[in-house]
Amino acid sequence: MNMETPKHNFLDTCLFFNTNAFYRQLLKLAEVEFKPLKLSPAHASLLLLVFETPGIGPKELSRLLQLTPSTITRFIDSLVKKKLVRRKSKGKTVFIFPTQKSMDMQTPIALAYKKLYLTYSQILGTTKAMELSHNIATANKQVIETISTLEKHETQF
Amino acid sequence: MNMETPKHNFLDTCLFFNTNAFYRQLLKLAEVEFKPLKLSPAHASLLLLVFETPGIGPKELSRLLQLTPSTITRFIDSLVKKKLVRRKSKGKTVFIFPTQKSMDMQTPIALAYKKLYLTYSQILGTTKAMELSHNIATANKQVIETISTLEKHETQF
DNA sequence: AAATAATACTTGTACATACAATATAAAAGG
DNA sequence: CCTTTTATATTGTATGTACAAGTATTATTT
Repeated sequence: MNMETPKHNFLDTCLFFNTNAFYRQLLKLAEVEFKPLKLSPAHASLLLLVFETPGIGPKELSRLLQLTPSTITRFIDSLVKKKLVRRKSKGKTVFIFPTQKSMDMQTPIALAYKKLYLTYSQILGTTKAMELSHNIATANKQVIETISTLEKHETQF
Repeated sequence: MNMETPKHNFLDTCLFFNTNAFYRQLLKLAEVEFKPLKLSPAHASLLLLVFETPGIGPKELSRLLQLTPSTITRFIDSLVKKKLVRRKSKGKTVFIFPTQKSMDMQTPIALAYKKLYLTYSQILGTTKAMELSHNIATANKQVIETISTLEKHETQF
């Protein structure tokens, strides 16, 4: 008999903690799909954006992926090393292009994303999964809005 | 006039992506509160568990924080170095105790957590924040359940 | 046109986190 | 009691991500 009391700690109700924990679980699911491609999910999503808009720049990637420019640089470095993208600079701006090698992977990558979607849709139910995703995205926008407002005011001194 | 079309990409609807992005925003909010204490939010939550149960072991911390044992070891290493916890081993098991230094920080840490809670409650609305946290926690449990089932079956060969 | 500011990207560094491998101790089976 | 298995914790190593500082280029002001 399992007498474990549902030891309720402050973490259970903490949005920050729950989000972090949930993210790491989803990461596991994602890694299952992307491992055969030898890509991390994050790198894969950058690649998809590059396929969508060849010549896209780091700044735009940063905006779309909601990652800092330095992180984008690191991702691109890594993808360049694997010969999956090419950098082309013109003055201070940089353009990122897919290579033949990565274009050959375009379909498998899209498929892995779709499989990930199907996986968590099956676990959570399609509707619930969509709702949750939407609610999280909305909350995210609210937080971003707040933070950027704070930053603006801070800068005034 | 801002003519930017709401360039809708596949990321907007991806639960994994949204969760990751949201987590990183919440992390920023959390860091604001914990920075004055020179603690990361993750280390702080480990400390709170140690206050709650002095002598708690890494395995239990791993379970409660949903982090791998190796990560727990690393956290403890770091807290030991800062003289915020003490390790006491008995055979193969390890017990973690707070130090005077960390006990002096107990109230400030709890307060930082509460302030974080208030911050995001204010941004999202108390009810919405609670609901979201709950929905994420529930989804998380479902994913964990699925993954652990998969692992069990895998191991049978 | 020279000086200054703003922009775009990169680099150095640091932290959270995980996996695989290892060490050690405890438990179970013969 | 010895051997094998299992459980616990740590270490080596790698990745994702960020911040602060640096570099180089373009824009603005004087």
